Amino acid sequence: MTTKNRPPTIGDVAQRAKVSIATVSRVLNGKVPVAPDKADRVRAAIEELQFVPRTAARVLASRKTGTVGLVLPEISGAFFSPMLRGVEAGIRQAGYDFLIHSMQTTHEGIPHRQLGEHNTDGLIVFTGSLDIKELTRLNRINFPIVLLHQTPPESLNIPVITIENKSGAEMLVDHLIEGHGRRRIVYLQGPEGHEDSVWRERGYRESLEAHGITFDPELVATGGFDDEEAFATIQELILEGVEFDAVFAGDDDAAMGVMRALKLAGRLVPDDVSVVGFDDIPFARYVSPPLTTIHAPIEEVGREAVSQLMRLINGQQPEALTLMRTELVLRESCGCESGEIKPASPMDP
Amino acid sequence: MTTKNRPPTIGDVAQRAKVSIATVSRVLNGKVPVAPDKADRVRAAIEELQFVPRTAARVLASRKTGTVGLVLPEISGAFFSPMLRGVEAGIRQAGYDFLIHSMQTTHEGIPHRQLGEHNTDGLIVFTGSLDIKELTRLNRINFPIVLLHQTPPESLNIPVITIENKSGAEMLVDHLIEGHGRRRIVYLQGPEGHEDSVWRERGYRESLEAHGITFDPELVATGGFDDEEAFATIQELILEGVEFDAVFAGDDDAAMGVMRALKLAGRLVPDDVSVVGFDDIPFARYVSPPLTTIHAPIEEVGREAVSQLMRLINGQQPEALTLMRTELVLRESCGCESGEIKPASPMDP
DNA sequence: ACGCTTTCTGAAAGCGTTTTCAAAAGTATA
DNA sequence: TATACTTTTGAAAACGCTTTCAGAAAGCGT
Repeated sequence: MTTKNRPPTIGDVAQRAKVSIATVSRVLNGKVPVAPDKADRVRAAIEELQFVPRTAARVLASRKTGTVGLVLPEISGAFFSPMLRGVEAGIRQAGYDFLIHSMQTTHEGIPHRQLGEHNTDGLIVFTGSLDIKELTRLNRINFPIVLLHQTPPESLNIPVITIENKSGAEMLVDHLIEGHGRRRIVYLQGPEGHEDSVWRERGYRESLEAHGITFDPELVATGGFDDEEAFATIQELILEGVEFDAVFAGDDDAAMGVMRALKLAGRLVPDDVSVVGFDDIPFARYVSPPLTTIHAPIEEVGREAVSQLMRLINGQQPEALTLMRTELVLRESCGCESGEIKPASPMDP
Repeated sequence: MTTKNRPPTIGDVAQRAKVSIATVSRVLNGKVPVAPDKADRVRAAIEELQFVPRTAARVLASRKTGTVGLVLPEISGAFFSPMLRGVEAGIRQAGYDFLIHSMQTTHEGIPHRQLGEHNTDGLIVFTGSLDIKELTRLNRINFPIVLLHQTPPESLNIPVITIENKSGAEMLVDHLIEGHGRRRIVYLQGPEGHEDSVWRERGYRESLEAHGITFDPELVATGGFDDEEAFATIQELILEGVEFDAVFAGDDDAAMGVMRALKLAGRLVPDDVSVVGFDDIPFARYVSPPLTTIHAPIEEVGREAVSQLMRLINGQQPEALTLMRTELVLRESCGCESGEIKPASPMDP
């Protein structure tokens, strides 16, 4: 008996169980029946040897990676935690591994390995993280992909999971107008390439129009989905003397920056200016005043993305478009009153 | 010419460039010099064929996965976003892939593939996510691991990255006592097995002692690192008639729950009760009143963890213990005054 | 032009599984 | 008991790269 000190392989197990490696492989994968006595011997040998199959060898031989990739533009904000949570849970449940790439640091020089056909079985792609060219290439070779919060080019047939941005925005603006008589409502756009933002703006415009308010381009500015950027933008707006009585921030993070800028300028929220956000991140109800916003089922979007991706991977027909329901959450930053802080808004409707 | 329609392999490239596959491999990896003309031919062939090497094959042949794993107990709270961000950035910069596993869903039945020697080159393990047995096993085979916020058993020689929990807690409690004359300070423990919590409690006790205040077990309760749990605990404390004039919540998330419970009970913060947190998550300054807390360099902890792991992977001597500096951030929830909301507390000192 | 290094190169041997194929062993039917 | 299937099984061929080894080519001093 050679006392090689390297980790056991399937061959060692086979030898010990007195079967062929093919048989070991079969009990490992459980797809093909194996005689109970042999199967037991194999299992015992695996246990004794503490054998763990090498992933790489399996992947190479089976041409399946057992891995799902998530591609993000960046990891930041309160938004990503629930989303990751949803995706991770879904992937785990499906028995896959979870590889994550963020594009945030396009380090000079290091072009960094692409996630794609050769290292994953499918990709979940968040808006703004993969260019059309790569998307097209992957689609052409029929590689499973789902898009998050991004409509694909018409020519590509890629399932999309997103939320009701437009109607959410409409609810918000409707409420500002109808509930609080606001007329000059600033809209803060999200970051470039972030599709949520364009839908929200569309909802904003339609609501305006429905109430006979003419759209004023002066009232649309860029806020990013980021409190600092929103802060700066609102300061600038005030400096320029633009008049407004409400702000629809691109998302909740931006709304924070808006409120800070307003407070600094001595404008009272919601007395002088109503502020509303989007997403209903956990902290929205803790800020002062508590933020009126749209509840987005972020974690479920992640789960649903995995679910559709799995259909694709398993050759089933996926839903072309999954639109997750959003919901108006009235708190105080719009001008509504609320006796006390209510329990958390529903995460699992 | 056979028109096989499968993705090109290194052999196809070699054939096209009229060199051996060994040479292609060499230009791919760049470790061994190759004649410039051949190298150019190879690069051209790769480009034309759109060749991408199969990760699995490389891993199998080289016995290196090029992947780092992160093991977490769960993905939640405002804490994880910056941490993930730091880890991801570090791993990317080091040219590795990033596999993430969370233990949150120990789905019945699905024991789920372990992250370990066979699918990663090293592991970053967050407190509470791997049991001693597995840790010991991995350590015995000399597998690169760093621990986050958790001291390893003495027998194991595993590098640790953590933050100055104890001195941070001391600063906080010192301030509560010296700055605001508080004497009956509640301490809310974090979740079971979370080491940060025990250090914070130690700091709490030492500060008490240093000020001649006797420790009262009645004032220590469990709050989780979670606003709902903290909320419930504070409600209970009030119901039981426990008297206190300050609360040191386990972390900022818990502090939110504390403030909500207090508000609901009609206790004013900070007039009746001072509240302080720990971590300085981005929202800490936006809540009402703005939260006094300890700033923890979470993202840097993530980066540093990768950095130490890389030393281990590359056979260099790592730092046995990396203690990241924390800093007191005075806002209003303790009773301090602040004229206006200040810009973000420093994330990159 | 001749040895002696040094630098490049290709053939071939792995790396550790899965999977195909055909043979062996069982089972049910006649 | 023989025949025709149906299960189980093992041998061996992939899977697509890296790496070792030895030989070829090139550089260099004389």
